[in-house]
Parts: sequence; structure tokens; C-alpha cells
Amino acid sequence: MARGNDREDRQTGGNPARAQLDAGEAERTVAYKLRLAQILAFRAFEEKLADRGRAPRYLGLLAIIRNHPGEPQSRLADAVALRRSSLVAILDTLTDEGLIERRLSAADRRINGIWLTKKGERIVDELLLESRRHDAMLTAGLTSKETATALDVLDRVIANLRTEDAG
Amino acid sequence: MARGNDREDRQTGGNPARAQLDAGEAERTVAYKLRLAQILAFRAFEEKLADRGRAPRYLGLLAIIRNHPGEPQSRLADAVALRRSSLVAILDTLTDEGLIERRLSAADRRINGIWLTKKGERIVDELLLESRRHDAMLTAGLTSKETATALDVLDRVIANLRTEDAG
DNA sequence: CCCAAACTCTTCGGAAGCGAACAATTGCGA
DNA sequence: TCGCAATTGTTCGCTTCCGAAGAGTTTGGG
Repeated sequence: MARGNDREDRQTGGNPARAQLDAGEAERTVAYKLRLAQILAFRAFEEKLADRGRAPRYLGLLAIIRNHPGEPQSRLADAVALRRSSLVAILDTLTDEGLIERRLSAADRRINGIWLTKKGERIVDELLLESRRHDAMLTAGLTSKETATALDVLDRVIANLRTEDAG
Repeated sequence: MARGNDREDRQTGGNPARAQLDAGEAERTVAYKLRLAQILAFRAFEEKLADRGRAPRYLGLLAIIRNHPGEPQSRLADAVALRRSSLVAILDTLTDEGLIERRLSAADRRINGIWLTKKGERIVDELLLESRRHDAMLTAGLTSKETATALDVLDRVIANLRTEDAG
């Protein structure tokens, strides 16, 4: 089922203070740390909520849908930095799980408007609580000032990348 | 070939000032922005260097190998936050491209020590230059102080996630 | 010495994202 | 009005990563 709670065979508790390997100069780069942090954060969030279906993985998408009901798939794909073609299977799954529904737009019949179901709204609310808990773990030991500037920096990095892409 | 230079049909320049969809409160979280920024940054880096084989994708790994020659695969997997099983195919590819080689350890014959070839070292040096250029694009418009605290914050986020995982 | 536990790397099937191509629909310019 | 380009959602084949399972090697306790 690929959703097993059994972890893979992995480092048995021993080997307690084995230093991590570093990448030297290559490591002192935003992109490198960004990637490492994101992989670990995403994995931890999903593992913690492995019993909640696929909603945790797509919480960002679901939150956008809640904030902007009825948007076409292509704009949602842009918003979460996925391709249109990738979104199809995702929306199929979320539809099967009863969290969203597609409604044909009357104004433009090429478009499927995407909407949350009642169940979808309930689950999104639940998961948003969990995500705040998760973020508290991520930023443990940081001052609120540091967290704030980190959020600001990430915003501007994203903006740089978006304009780069559009150019 | 899946490496085509033809971009997918995508936003034609028009539609200039269409606001991005936001995720509301869900968006004010480190994990969310982390994911978005990483996806965009990784994609941009790979697209810019699409003609260099698979080395750009695995530059982080290659840099670690350069800094720590002869390490076993399992420790490399930990360092780049991938599973041991995932690393096998990656190292196969990098071996095929002549960038690394596996050498059986004499002391412990379970272990493959991983080493860069001459060609590998040359290419890593090239790509490290590119990665600095890339990072400059990411952090355009940021003060060096802001960048520094962002790097520091990411380090601590990674540390939080690593200890969480080890526990 | 010996055997079970631990650790190494590997193979295999499944899940997910991507790029390319396609049909249906819209709209814009000749 | 007509025709062609642009847009939308979709399908298809490919690549990548994961978890589970397995074989070879090492190690430590009886």
C-alpha cells in the first residue's frame, strides 16, 4: 500500500554522534539549503499524517482552492508550481476522496472550476492546525524576528524566480 | 529524449499582470514557502543547464563526494536526504557519465567507496561557478545581511528536522 | 568457534511529476 | 463572417524516488 507505518530498515539508534557530511563551499548557497530543508520538511509532515490520505501532501493546493473557489486548473497549477498535466491525476484523487469537485464553467466551457466540498473544508481546517504545529517544530529555537525575515526572504526569492520564469 | 529544448506550450507573454493565487493563512508558514521556492529554484537551475547531463541535478551530491572521497553510499544518502535505494540508480548514471567510480573497500567488503574521477572534478568545478551565479539570481535585491540570516535560519531548520528524524 | 544480529548494497514494483501531443472551445484579425 | 492562433483539460510514455525484501559481509556474545 506504500503507506505502511513500518519504516524502512534504517540506522538503528546506535551511531549516535556521527557527524553529517558537508558539501564544503557548495553548501554555502541558498539553493542547496533550500532543497535539503524542503525535502526533510515535506517528508516529516507527510509521515506524521500518514493516516489522513493524500490531503496532507496537497494541503497547499487545497488551501488555495478554499481561498479562491472556482478557479480553473491551469491557474491552480501555476500557483503551486506544478504543470497542468501533473495536476490532473491529483485532482482525480482528491475528487475520489471527496474533498473537491470539478464544475464546468458556463461562461467558458473549456474551463473546469474547482471547488471544495463540505468534507474538504473540514479536513483543510484540521490540517491547517497541524501545519502550524509542524512549522513550530521547524522554527524551534528561532526568534520571531529571525522567522519573520526568513519568511520575507523566501517571498522575495520566489518573486525573483517567478519573474525569471515569465521572462 | 525528454530533454528537448522546446519548452512545453506555456503562458505566452501576454496576461502580464495576472495576480498569483494566494493560499491565505496557510501561506504564512515556513514549510509552504520553502516548498514553493525549492521547486522553482531547482527547476530553473536544471533548465539553465539542460545541456550538461545529469550532473546539475546531483551537484550537491557530487560536491559532498569531492569533500569526502571514499565514503560509503549509505552515508552519502543520509547527507543528501535520499534513501539508500534511491542512490543506486543515481550513482549508476553518474558512473556511466564518467564522473564517479565505485571502489570496493578492502577493510570492509560490504562497502563501496565513492570517488570522483578527473572528469568529475572538472565538471564539479564548472558547475559550482554556475551555482554561484544561480544563487545571485535567487537573492537579487537582498542585502548581504538578509542573505546571511536566511542561510543561518535554514541551517537551524535542517538541524531541527534531522534531530526530529533521528529521535 | 559459531551463529544470530546488524550493516552493506541491490533489485523490484508502485507512485508522482514532467514534456509532448491531442481534441474541444474561444476569440481575434483579415 | 471565416479561419487560425491561443487556451484548457486530458492522455501517454518516460524518469525519479520510495518502501519492502533479499543476498553478501562483518561483528560480538555464548
